[in-house]
Amino acid sequence: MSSQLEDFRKIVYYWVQQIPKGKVTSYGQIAKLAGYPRHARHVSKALGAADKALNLPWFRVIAASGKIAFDKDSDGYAKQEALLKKEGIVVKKGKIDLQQFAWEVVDNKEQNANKDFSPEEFFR
DNA sequence: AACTTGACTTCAA
DNA sequence: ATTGAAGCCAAGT
Repeated sequence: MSSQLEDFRKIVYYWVQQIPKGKVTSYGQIAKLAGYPRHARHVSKALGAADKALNLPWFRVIAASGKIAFDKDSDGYAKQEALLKKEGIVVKKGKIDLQQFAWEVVDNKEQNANKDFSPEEFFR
């Protein structure tokens, strides 16, 4: 049996995996891709609950404003900023230039998905 | 059942 | 560019 909550989290993790290295997207965008529009806040919760063993690129998910969602003084903020910079993303005063680093998502989800890694396989 | 809580978003000052 | 209010919604108290 898989609860609805588990299903939500799994599909969120799947889409987060699809974010290309060096690019970022927003909580709201992940929610939409996952088929749960307006659930941006739940995406953040799902990421927080994610098993570290999954090695999710959680740091590539930022607020729609282009800013890192953690408080600027938190350790979470520092950690995310470091990880982003490590892969070439420029973080200036807590925000990222979306013109340059936003993950361009095409309307058709299939075109964005890694063909060798479908949601079905991910859930396996 | 009522109220609070978020790693959110949008819109209006 | 900043700030704040309102909207959002499932979970937890």
